[in-house]
Amino acid sequence: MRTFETVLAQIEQRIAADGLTVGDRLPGERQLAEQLQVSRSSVREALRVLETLGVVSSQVGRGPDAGAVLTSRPDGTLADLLRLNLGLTTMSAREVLDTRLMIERWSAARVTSAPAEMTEALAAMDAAASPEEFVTHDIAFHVALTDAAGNRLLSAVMRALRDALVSNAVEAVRRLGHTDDLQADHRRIHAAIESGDGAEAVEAVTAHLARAYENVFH
Amino acid sequence: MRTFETVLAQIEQRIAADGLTVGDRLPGERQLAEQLQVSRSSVREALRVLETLGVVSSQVGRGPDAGAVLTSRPDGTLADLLRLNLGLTTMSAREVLDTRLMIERWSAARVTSAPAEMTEALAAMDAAASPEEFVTHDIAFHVALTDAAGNRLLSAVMRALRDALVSNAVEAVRRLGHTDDLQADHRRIHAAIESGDGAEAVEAVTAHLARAYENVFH
DNA sequence: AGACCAAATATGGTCAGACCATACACCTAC
DNA sequence: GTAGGTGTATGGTCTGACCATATTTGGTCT
Repeated sequence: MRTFETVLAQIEQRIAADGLTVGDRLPGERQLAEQLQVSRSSVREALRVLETLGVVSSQVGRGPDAGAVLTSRPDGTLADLLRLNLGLTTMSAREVLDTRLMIERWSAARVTSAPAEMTEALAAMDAAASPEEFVTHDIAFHVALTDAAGNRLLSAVMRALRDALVSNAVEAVRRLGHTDDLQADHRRIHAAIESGDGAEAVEAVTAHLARAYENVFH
Repeated sequence: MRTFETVLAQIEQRIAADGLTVGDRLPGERQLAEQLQVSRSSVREALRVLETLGVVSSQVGRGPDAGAVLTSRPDGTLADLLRLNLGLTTMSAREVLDTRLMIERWSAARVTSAPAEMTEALAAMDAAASPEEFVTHDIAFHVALTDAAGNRLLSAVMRALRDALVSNAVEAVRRLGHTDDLQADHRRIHAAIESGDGAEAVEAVTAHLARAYENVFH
């Protein structure tokens, strides 16, 4: 096993053992190297891997207290990874939409009260001045719905899709020219969830995404 | 921008420009460093990132022709990433099963003929001598079903879950003591797909996984 | 006493050069 | 022609150095 891999394992183990959470800092590179009895190069390669994985993030300067800070970022990295592994090209719009429909139907059936993020996103969409702004809050609305369902795995996938969803949706909204129908859908979804009517919520989500399919594929 | 990040970009660009594909090799670390006018350390950090992303893989020795070889490996890396980002602990069995049920129902509804991998896995399960062996082919059966549905994103997620699924299932099979019921389920799923009966296939998958829920949560 | 600015310091980022174990290529001996 | 030894380039690791940056410190002026 290569040295930096053992360093990786020891850092992971240390994070778990010390109960470090987001915002906490690891020792500096030099200090880590001395503690683990390896060279700084090996520590750096391990940190680079952790950074790629979205676990830590390094900043220069940063006074004499510490180094890499624990981050939580299941978004960008996952998206990068999916993009790279799925043939280096963009995922097809149909793959993204199918996956999204599946996750959102599942979520809608399980969420029994709308989280604050959903309500806020709804208001933000009303106030939006541009398609970009509208769509940003649109997707936030749907991500919030998924988060509320409490499956972290599905939340991670949904967040990974965010960028792809936004670019698809912006184009569709531009073509559509207005957002009235979409907002009506959103209010219907929101109301169904608030009233705890799972079946109606699933139906509302399905209808909403059926509209999305139409807009994207026509 | 840090040096290794520009190296990263240049390597990616080079891969695209030269049309390199799986199996092709990059220049050696020293040669790359000289070509890009950076130190070998920076090249190594970039390669480490690419390795983490599952794009390349390095081997020592390997004669005087070249270094990192282009790989395609959507599995392990994604699983690592999900594990690390989902709180550094193992995902809950319920999250895994829920996700799996969702993906497999979706797939069963769309696949209209069983791929060779499914048929082979079925035979391999009959011949299996241990729970581990049985479960390995069991999961292969389900992964093959998902692959056949043609959504690369869902395939990637399913593969990422493979390890977790295997360990869950091995335990369950041990407790059960036999695999007759499971194989009957598999044959029902296989037959439904071969006959192109989507609704029956979904039903068969649902029944099969309901059994899995029982075994895991009781 | 308080506000402000400059030097000291520690950090991550990068570099250069060295050594090791390994795996392939080549060449020799049979 | 084959078997075995040797050479060589590779990735992996280490050491030690320098740089730019950001925080800390300590002094200076008000």
